[in-house]
Amino acid sequence: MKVLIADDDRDLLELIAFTLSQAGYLPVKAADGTAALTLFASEAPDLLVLDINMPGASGFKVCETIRTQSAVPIMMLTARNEEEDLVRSLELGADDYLTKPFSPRTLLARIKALMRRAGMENSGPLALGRIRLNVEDHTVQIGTAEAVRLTKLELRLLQMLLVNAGRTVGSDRLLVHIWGHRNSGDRQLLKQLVHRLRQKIEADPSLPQILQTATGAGYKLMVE
Amino acid sequence: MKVLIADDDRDLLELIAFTLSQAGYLPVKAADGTAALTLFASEAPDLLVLDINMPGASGFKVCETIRTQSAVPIMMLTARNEEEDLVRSLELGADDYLTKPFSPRTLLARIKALMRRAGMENSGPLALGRIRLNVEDHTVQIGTAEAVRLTKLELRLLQMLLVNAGRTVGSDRLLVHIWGHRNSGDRQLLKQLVHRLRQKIEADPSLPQILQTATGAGYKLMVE
DNA sequence: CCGGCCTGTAACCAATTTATAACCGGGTCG
DNA sequence: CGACCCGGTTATAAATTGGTTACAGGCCGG
Repeated sequence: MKVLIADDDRDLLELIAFTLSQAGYLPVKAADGTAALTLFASEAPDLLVLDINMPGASGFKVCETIRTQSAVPIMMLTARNEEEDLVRSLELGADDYLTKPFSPRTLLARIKALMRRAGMENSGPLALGRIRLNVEDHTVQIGTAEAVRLTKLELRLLQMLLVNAGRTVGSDRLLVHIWGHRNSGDRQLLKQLVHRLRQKIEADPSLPQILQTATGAGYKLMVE
Repeated sequence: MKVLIADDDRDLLELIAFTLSQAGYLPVKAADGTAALTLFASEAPDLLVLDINMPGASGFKVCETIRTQSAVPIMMLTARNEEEDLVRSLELGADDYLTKPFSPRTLLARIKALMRRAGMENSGPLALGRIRLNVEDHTVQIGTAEAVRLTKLELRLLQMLLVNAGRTVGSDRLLVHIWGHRNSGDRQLLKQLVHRLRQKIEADPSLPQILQTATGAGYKLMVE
């Protein structure tokens, strides 16, 4: 589940991203409304968290624009506990709202509720093409082959690639998502992880058909 | 028996959940009305305990919504001992109500009464495949073998796995369900409990056929 | 008070997982 | 060409995990 977060308060942005990341979501960060709009187009997130007060385009504006093209669940954040904001948010098509300050716990609960309401229950196997990923018990099944067990890190890698299937995911983003903050020079780890994952999911690991490398950029999962 | 509890008072929520858990029920917790509705859809509980005063959707609202789709027994909780609440609750289709404060004992008695009234007599053992679990007298029977006595903790573990039979239950979830909040480093306890349970229910405890481990993820109960 | 069971704690081992390092080959660029 | 970067591969060390055994304290009934 990919979540786009837009907030100009950098600290809060990082906090929310970290919280969601810990909970197994894939956060995508936007520092202002304009970035949010472009990232929405390029990343196709499953849910949006929008601050109302932002430079560039306000949360209202972003919400309004996106609602013309998508029914994706939107949660608004506001520092002011004003009836006006609430009403306007819901008028513009937001699904829920939260007033600052709020606890990460609360945010998580509300986001989960939104996901469920939108029928995005993710407990079942996450499938795409011939790949069926079962997050619950850490297994993948490729085509009709037998299910393969994945380690925690392999799971995170494949999950990240699966959510961004067909798009190249940068090495830096993978590093951050899988290991959290880390010495960015540590591409060695990623190299190995990719290698090990390929051993498990590729028919011929020396000629990857599924997990392909975008030289100098990152990796991508091929779609059929 | 799965019971959905909705209350925004976190302490009370935990207290009720604990009480029910001790009595052999499986509590599902919701912190507000919205969560209650989504959890009702995803968890399919056998009974609901709803606080009337909640943010999001009130207990009234939740009750009304659920009654349009299900005849599940509903018990309402209210802090105000007002005739108005009582009448309105019953009008909306609630089956019973309780005014705060109440003793856990009372709540339990009323819930049992509700269950009975709804013809959900639970005296029969909870069975799945060759496993027959009798919650009341803490025994399991595997196939035609003799019934084995379980300790309180073993019972909770098996119950949790039984309800989620066939699906992997994460170690964290098990820890929380069995011991309540606990040092997350305490996987040792789970290790032992699993070991002890396996000694009791597996034909060959060194080659588990029933209680299998999903390495790195948790444990699962195999379905035939 | 004693002996049993239940629970928590520790230690050990084997297997798996993750981290670190080195080597190889292709491609690029001065 | 030769230094260099990049990704793939192999090898090995370190850390983690799960299963097992052993044992001590608590609780309870006799």
